[in-house]
Amino acid sequence: MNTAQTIYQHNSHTRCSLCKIRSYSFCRCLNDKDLQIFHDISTEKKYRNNQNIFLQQDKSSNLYNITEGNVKIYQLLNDGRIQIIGFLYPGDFFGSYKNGKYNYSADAIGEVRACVFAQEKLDKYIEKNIPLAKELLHLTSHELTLAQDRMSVLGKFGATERLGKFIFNVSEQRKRIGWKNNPISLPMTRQDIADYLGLTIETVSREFSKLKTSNIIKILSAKQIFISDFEKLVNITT
Amino acid sequence: MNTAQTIYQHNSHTRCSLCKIRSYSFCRCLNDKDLQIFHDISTEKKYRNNQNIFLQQDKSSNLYNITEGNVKIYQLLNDGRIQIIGFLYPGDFFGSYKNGKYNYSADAIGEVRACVFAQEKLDKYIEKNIPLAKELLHLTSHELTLAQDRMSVLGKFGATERLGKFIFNVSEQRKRIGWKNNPISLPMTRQDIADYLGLTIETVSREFSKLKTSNIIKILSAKQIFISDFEKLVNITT
DNA sequence: ATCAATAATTGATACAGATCAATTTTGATC
DNA sequence: GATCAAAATTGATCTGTATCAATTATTGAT
Repeated sequence: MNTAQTIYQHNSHTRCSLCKIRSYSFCRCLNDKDLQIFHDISTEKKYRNNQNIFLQQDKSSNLYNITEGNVKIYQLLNDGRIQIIGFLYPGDFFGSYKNGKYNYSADAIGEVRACVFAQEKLDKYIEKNIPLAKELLHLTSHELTLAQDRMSVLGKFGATERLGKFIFNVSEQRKRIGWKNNPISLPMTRQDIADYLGLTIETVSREFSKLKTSNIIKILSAKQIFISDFEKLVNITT
Repeated sequence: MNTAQTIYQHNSHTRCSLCKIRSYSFCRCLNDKDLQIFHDISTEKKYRNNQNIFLQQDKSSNLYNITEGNVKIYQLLNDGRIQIIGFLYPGDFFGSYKNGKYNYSADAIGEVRACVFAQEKLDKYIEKNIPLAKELLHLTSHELTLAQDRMSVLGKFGATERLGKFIFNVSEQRKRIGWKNNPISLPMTRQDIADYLGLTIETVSREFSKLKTSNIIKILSAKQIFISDFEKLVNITT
């Protein structure tokens, strides 16, 4: 079922030290010596497009840190409805758990590489490394504020505001990890965007068209969006 | 403006050791000696009904732990719309770990008592107390899973499901802190419930009436709800 | 290059929940 | 207990988004 490929390297010391996204990742708080220990309690795995990384009902045991590609985390409701909790990018951390189970499922979007940690090993290691514990606390706390902001979007925003804010946020995220923030690529499908924003695919499509007609964005291709007018874009997000 | 009353006690050793909700609170991880230190870096404050505890735009500096009463945390959008992020109960922790601004505003619902910590003092103390750091990490992680669950409610649930789940959750929360879970008191107004569930007050009121007519609940008074049929209640929250 | 499958867009209609508008109920104060 | 303001309920209508349906674009396989 899970055919994720573990990546072995001849020199086990190189992976972490050569890692390009370390400065955006929670392991940035580690010094060289700690990084070596850290390296030894993790492995890097590779996932292909649409491959499942774990399911909500799986017994929780691993934590993941994306080094390459994108991941969607989502909850599947009883009747098949999907709520996408988040789209994750290189440097993002996922795998939160509750009562031994994951709180969501995770799928690769495109090709993905991720560092995988056994939960109990990381939890044990935290006891010896206070900066790491604090880093994880601040990171989780930050995730919580993002989740809270999303409540306002899902509870109070209209369709136009939701999509506008989504496009703006993706652009901001690109800036944060040092990529160009315009045009932006949207690796996920329109259906994924709809399931993320609490809308239907038709409404999302119509809102894209409206943004195009109002000259706020140019749709270079379905997955390549050029933002022509940042000011207007911000304005429609109230 | 903020007329919160600091509560002084003759014997400074008694507050924490006599605290009734400690076992539901993050300070449960402290031993007697640590509890004494902990006591010294916090004060207990009292707030009256509807009193503001802090505003989103305030410079963030304090963390709070409710010892008595209820608190609502909410985001106020530019045009006056409100999204209530959560209703908090005795033992719940709120504020922000990040320097700078709070991510939401907080108001007392009814009379409230809370332990107040300066953020930098707590952050410093964490370095000396790994169990506390781990407790806070697990607590924040748990908060995050609750926030993620709420995304599904706000993104995908209908009005009936939202109110049903809300009533059920309140009942569960009561059980968790050892109170009777039926009938339940709803200390917040209908408007608050609406702003929490992403609905209008009229829709919330109609849904209460529908639950009454379907013999799922009895409305003893606007703020006292008796759950007549837990099974049906769970069924409608699919 | 061609075809089939999948993804995205656009149009027509339906409906859940919002909005607007009265009542009715509750609870605090005298 | 009477009075009044605030909160909650109920009714009528409107509207934004979902749903249903068809068409067009895109992608991948041969």
